[in-house]
Amino acid sequence: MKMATAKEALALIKRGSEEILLEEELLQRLETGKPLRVKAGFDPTAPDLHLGHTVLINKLRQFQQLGHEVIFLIGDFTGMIGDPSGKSATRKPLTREEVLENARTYQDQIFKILDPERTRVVFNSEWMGKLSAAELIQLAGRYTVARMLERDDFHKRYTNNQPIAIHEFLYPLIQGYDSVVLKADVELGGTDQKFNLLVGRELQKQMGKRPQVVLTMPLLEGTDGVQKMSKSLGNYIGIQEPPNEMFGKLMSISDELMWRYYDLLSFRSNEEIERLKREVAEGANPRDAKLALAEEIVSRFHGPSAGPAAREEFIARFQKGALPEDMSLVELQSGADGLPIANVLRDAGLTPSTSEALRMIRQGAVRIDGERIEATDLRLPADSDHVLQVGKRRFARVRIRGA
RNA sequence: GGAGGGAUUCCCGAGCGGUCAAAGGGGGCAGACUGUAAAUCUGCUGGCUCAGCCUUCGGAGGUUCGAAUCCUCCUCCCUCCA
Repeated sequence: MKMATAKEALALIKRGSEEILLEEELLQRLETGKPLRVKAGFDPTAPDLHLGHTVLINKLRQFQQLGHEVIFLIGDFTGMIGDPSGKSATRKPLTREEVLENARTYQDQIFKILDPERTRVVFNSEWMGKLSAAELIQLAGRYTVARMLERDDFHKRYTNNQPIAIHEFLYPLIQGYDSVVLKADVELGGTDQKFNLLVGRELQKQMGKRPQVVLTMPLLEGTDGVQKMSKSLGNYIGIQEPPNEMFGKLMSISDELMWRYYDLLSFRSNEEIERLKREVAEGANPRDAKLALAEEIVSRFHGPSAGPAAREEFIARFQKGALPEDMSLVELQSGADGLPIANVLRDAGLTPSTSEALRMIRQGAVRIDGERIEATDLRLPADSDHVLQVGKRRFARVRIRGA
């Protein structure tokens, strides 16, 4: 990539970001022309990255393209202590092997976006594991309870009389200490990380280091368009999901959300996105813009030909009503009198239970070989093949074998 | 250390001896409408060999013909006092 001037670089970095503290400092450092150390921390437990995580990773990629060094920090030490958000119960500690395994999975996933040559993967157990109790106490002495309670979620919990465990206060401190050890120039995080990132800046100052610049990125809303994307809310699009599924989920987001996704996920230039917005405002079908977005994202994670293929499949299936090509085939064993339909639906994985299967039938959601069925007591005869469908998206090919 | 309050189906939250598989809301799923949109409307939302049966209301016992509801012990959480 061509050398950008510091101003150009700053403009690029600013795009899509929520806040930069302090922007002037970042500009100054960019002007030195030296590669910056850009740090971002990740939890060691959830190697299932979704598009929400990639907002941040995309930004890291941009830094790399500008010639800077990315430090991908896996918080294995912090992860062993427990969860900082407090809601969930203390998680069981991960073993060394699990951490390494997760780290490998991370790398498989992030290197679809990041350049491995310019990425340093580190674990904070590396230095935290060596820290003595005395040193930890000293670290804890650098912050006051009042300062800690400035953090929004701590503050809320405190005023609502909800418990806050002591070790939760250590979490921001350790994260900040990581920045000290790594001599980070910039740390990236979601807007919910702002407090923690600023603790890092503060600690660096206190310890006589140059304080890091803090860059926050907005949190991406999930497919529901309201809450932030997360696995536990079930509103996520995982980057390892099969192409067709990923494509389908992207197509089902609202038009409004689509633009949000364009802003935060697309690699298209601002001009191009503006042009699309203008065209839709002038009457173009937003669906076509959504198709283009879905194609771009699918190609990013599944290879250049995967996007167009998923698009074709999508159009064939939903606009022309064709059956999907990659239906799973399930073979079931039956007696001479065949199998009840509800059991077949369950065993083919189309419904979680026979009760649910019966409900689906009553609601008119079940088709056999394209024909909607109503009878809940239907049996599929032995030695027959069928295409079963539940709702619009669940399909399976089933073969009933006689005894 | 003392005194109270609480734990209900995926989540929140009613129920306070039978009519409770358990109100209401959220979420989810399905149908209609569409651009597989979104919004809206309607229905469903423990399991099974499904017009019947079985298992659920923090855990273990007990009272009763019958318990989510009453009693005992235990676990966890919250509030107030010290």
